[in-house]
This record gives sequence, structure tokens and C-alpha cells, in this order.
Amino acid sequence: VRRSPRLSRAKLTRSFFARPSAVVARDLLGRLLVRELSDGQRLIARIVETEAYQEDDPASHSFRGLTERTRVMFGPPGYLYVYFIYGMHFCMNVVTGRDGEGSAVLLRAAEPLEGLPEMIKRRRVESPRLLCSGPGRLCQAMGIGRPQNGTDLVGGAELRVLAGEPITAELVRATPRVGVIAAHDKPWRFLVRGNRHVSRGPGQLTGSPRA
DNA sequence: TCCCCGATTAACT
DNA sequence: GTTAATCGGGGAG
Repeated sequence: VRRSPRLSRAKLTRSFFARPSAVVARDLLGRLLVRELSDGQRLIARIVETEAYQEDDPASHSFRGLTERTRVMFGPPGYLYVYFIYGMHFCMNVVTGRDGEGSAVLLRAAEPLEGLPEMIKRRRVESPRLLCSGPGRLCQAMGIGRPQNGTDLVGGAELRVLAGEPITAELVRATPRVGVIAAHDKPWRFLVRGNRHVSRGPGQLTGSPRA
């Protein structure tokens, strides 16, 4: 990242992810997701929206216990759990907590910083605000799919998370999670207040990619 | 085996 | 605000 010198390029450690999912979700805001494509290109996006999921949580894939699909989610922290949804989209999660515990953080939106042309090509949309503003969009823009399920974000090469710049408390907003039907869902969706790259909210474009 | 529906997105009226 | 697209996970039978 050539831009702001305040953005730390230090890599997050295993212990960063070995904490409760809600803590990690909040702390991931402002961090940098780095994707090294097989052709040598590098894509970077700043995380601006996350959601926490844990084992005793009916909305979590891990709620019904370990299955073939959720195996990674029950494994050690710092690995990527990718799942396929609605027959056409992928969503990526960072595994959290202790090994054997089924908790993770869904990465819902990010602000594109580097590799925009490649993201535009993959998304077939030009507006920067439509590149990574949603879990499915983020995966498509960053080239995340089944092959990336189970990859190591701490010691791996194709995906890393850098320290970037943490978000101060005043700029963090917590809301109920998106798509969780429970009437009183816990405020486990975290976003950067006022950021225009979140998946929903004031000013966020929805619908037509031609916008 | 069958069947329902989802941690979504884009294109409608 | 509403809905089609599209498919696999996992509970029910």
C-alpha cells in the first residue's frame, strides 16, 4: 500500500483470531485484506463491515454441530471458511476462537484500495462502491471461491490480513445482523460509521450495477 | 431420495 | 418494495 503511511503492513497473528468472534469482528474493521492472485496481481481492500457468529447461536452454520461443510469453522483460528449460498454466491469468514469451537466472522464489505481494474473485470461493474459492498460481491471481486476454503490467513501466501489502522470507538457502529430473522438479534454486525462502502445504509446503492 | 430454503444479488414495477 | 436466478446442505421420511 503506497498511500497513507499510517496503514500498518504488519500481519495479524494467530492470537488475534483466537478470541471470541464478536471481539474479532469489531477489531477487524480498518484492517487490510490482501489477495495475491495466481497471476501475480495483488488486490487490497480495507474491511468496513463484519458479522460475528458463534456455536450456541441458531443463526450460525455451526449451531447444529460439525458437518463436512462446517469442518473449517470448527478448526483452529485464522483460517478461511468459504461457503456457497443461493446457488450462485460465495461468502468468506475468518475462523475465530479456540480449535474445536465453531465460531467465525463473516466479512461483509470492504473499501477497494489496490487492484481496482482487476476487481472491475471480475465484478463486471465499474462503480468502486459496487465492487466489495456485500459478502457475495466481496468474494467475487477478490477471487474467493471453493478453492480458498480452508486457506491459512496467518501463514499462507494467497490471502493475508494486515494491521492497517484500527477504527476508533466513536466510528464503530453495531447493529443486528443482516438476514438473521430473530426479533432481537444481538448487535453483532459491525460497520465503520459513515463509510460509503458498507453493504447497506444511507447513501448505499442497491440494485442495478449500471448505477 | 425428496424437499425446503438460505449469513445474496440484480433487475423489476 | 418485490422477485427470479440457481444449487447444495441437511433434516425428514
